[in-house]
Amino acid sequence: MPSKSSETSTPDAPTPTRDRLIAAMQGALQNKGYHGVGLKELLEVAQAPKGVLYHHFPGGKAELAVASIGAVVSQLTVGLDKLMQRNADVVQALGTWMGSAQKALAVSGYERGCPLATIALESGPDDIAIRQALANGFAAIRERLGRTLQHAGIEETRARNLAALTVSAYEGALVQSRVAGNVDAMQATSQALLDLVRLSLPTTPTGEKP
Amino acid sequence: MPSKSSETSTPDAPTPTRDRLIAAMQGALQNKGYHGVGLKELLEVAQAPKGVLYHHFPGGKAELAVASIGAVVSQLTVGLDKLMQRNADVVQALGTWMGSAQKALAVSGYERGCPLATIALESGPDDIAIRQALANGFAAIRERLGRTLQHAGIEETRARNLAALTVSAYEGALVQSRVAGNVDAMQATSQALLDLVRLSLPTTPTGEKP
DNA sequence: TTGACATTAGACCGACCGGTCTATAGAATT
DNA sequence: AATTCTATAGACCGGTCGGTCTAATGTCAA
Repeated sequence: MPSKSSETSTPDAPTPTRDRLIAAMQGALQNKGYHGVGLKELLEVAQAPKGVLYHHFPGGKAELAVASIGAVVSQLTVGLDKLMQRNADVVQALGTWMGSAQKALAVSGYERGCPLATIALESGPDDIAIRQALANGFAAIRERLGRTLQHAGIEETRARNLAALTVSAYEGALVQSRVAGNVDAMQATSQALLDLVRLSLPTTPTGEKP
Repeated sequence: MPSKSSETSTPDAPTPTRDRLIAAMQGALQNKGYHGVGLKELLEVAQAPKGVLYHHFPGGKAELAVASIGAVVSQLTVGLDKLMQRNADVVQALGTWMGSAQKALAVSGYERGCPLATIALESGPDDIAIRQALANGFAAIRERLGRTLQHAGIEETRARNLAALTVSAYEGALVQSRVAGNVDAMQATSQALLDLVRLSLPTTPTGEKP
């Protein structure tokens, strides 16, 4: 499943409609959630008529959401991978991660959070595909983080737990900072989280406070 | 602002309509979120006609949501207080807290999460009252937890950070476990969290694993 | 009894919801 | 040129949305 849609004629289309739709849904999930956006608004943002949506996504809104979730997860994992291979120090890498999420939230005027969490909480038991995509996404991110922590010398089970805590902290902190309109909760959360990761590393790199 | 509504004639009404409405909204926020429920469903659950909603909550759906948020926060803080004064050991208390949330989620078939997080992510910049209520609520819970941790002998700033991390972990873990349909993420998260709290306590109570 | 007030009850409204359908335009193949 | 297939375009649909409005029904104090 390529992300660049079908390649006809020109190898790189200017901005394929399909991708614009996905981007619009992505943005909407961050701002208002799945049930909070209507197709009308979605299509306005994507500059596309209604027919094109059901052409690319016969399953309608829900299928578009699934595709958007996939795109988000892909972006997240790729970003994490890059970040990890750029920073040798895991603590520093995680700090950068939380920090950039913080900045992104603040820059958007405390509107754009994590698109995954929103639709995760809105989803019902009938939204099977959506939940599956989300579960897979979260698992992939946890697994990525866990492996990195393991490479840093942390025992497997503990690394997995830490990875889960990291993702949880990330999502939970975004929720709190979003409604508060400031980064206090995010800062405090990441501070505490980084402390734990530091303590969990086999060799303490620098300062050791009691 | 009493929680038992106005007292006319009989001191304790059987189940005041107002409270039934709040409870219905509370449940809906857990299951489907603010935009995911319609007034129709809300009123069916509460067994109330439409007029009664706008009588008790002239501000309509949004005002009912604010009231529900208040009720949830009240329940949460009271529960936390009880839990903390029942358990001398903070770690044990937090473990019980996470554990009971886990159980509640599982019992509901992985449908009922935290009502606060859902509407927090759905809310827009215009939902001022809702955001205010949520921000106050989260702050109150953090403050409660932070004080307890401080009483356990943790330095103030660190206690505040830990409290923020705890709330974040709680919310974030619920998100992940909900879509996964299992408690794995919650268990891992709380495991890692409790480890950190244990490490942060001045005197290590029991076993000390590297 | 009468009036005032709180509460319950639901008909009704315009706007918008997600989704279907037919028509057209453009590119690729023959 | 004729055909085929993909993609764009938007009119149209029944249903539901949140919200308003007018009655009816208690339930008190006079």
